[in-house]
Amino acid sequence: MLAEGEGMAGPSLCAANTAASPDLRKAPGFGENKATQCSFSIESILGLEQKKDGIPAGKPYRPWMDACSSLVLGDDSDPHQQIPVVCYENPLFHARSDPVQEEKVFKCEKYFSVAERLSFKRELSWYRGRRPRTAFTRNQIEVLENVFKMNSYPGIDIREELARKLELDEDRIQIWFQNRRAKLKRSHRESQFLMVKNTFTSSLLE
Amino acid sequence: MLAEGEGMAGPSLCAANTAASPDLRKAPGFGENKATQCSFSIESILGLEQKKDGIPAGKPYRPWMDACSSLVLGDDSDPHQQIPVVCYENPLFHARSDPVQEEKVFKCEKYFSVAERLSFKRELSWYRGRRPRTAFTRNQIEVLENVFKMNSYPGIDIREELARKLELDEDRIQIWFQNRRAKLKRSHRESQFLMVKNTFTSSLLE
DNA sequence: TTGTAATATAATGCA
DNA sequence: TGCATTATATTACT
Repeated sequence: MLAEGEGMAGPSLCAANTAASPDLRKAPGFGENKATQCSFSIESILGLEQKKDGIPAGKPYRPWMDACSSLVLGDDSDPHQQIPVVCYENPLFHARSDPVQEEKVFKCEKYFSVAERLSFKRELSWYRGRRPRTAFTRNQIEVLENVFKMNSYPGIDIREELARKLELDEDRIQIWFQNRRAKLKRSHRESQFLMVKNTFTSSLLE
Repeated sequence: MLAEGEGMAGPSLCAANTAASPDLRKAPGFGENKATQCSFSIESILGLEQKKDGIPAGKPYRPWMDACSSLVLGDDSDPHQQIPVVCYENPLFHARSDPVQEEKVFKCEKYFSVAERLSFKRELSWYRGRRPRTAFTRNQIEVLENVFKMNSYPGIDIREELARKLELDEDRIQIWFQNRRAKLKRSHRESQFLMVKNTFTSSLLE
């Protein structure tokens, strides 16, 4: 039933990047003394001017949701339904501009059990439309690893070929290689760190 | 990410593979060593070529490396020295710190495919040092987004002002707007694609 | 809990 | 500048 998409990879929208910034509110008064030379002032922008209706800017392409999305979204009369809706817009700035929503979400948090929250979270991610995690077979992994050993940057041609042979989307393969490279890098960083540390400590022992 | 777009065939990828230019840099003033070589040498790919008149063969400007470069990279004028040091993340360079291995690499030169050479190139810029990813604060993003809504092509003056107010490099801001425009475009493309597709499928159901 | 697929986006290089 | 591609940081699922 779930029509698997053809060529496109549809990420984008809806950033979850917020956790990256440790210090919010760091920048102090932005709205002080500003002689602006432009047609608009940064203060006015910062002064929380009205939302410009916020074009949703387009939903991400989620072919794997095609069959169910409208069904699921309309189906649920649960009051929390609105949560995911909010999340279709960029939390980084739409969420803030609606204190009421924010408040509501916050209140919800303390009245629900961990399990319930977890379930919400899951639903949320469904609404948001994360691609179901692909489970590679052992064989697929093996082939990919072998190719990776020889070439960690396979071009589109190789990826297509792999896709055909392994019966996977080319997209999955691309992502796999991306993650694989990241993993390699991570492990090298770690061993390097260990080496340096060992050198350091042993030099201390002399 | 991938986002191959609706093109699907991704011809540009292939193009990129074949269009690999021997010259990695275009830093102003470094164009003189056009060695008129028909193809790239591994040396040039690896950045090992001799420099003329003491000018670095065209190093990208990497101010963020200043603090550590001498420590981590060693003297830039000895390319053989800088390589192993940065191998903390690069598998290829472990091998290359060994002269014997290196020799082998040179011998293999003619056997490298374009794709492989490209990959070297990538590794090169990698060990040369990529700017650490900037993590914008929530506030910074908010401001940037607001400005973007009004003007997605801010001129240098606005960018400078933003830079001052947000305590960011003007460069970062420039890049941010570039990426933001790309994101907008992408989302437009995607929603358009979705629309077309939906129209198509619903017309099938009649 | 860990490993990793998926996502979002900052940075890079070329045309 | 756009564009394609990459690295990187993070999220979330099994």
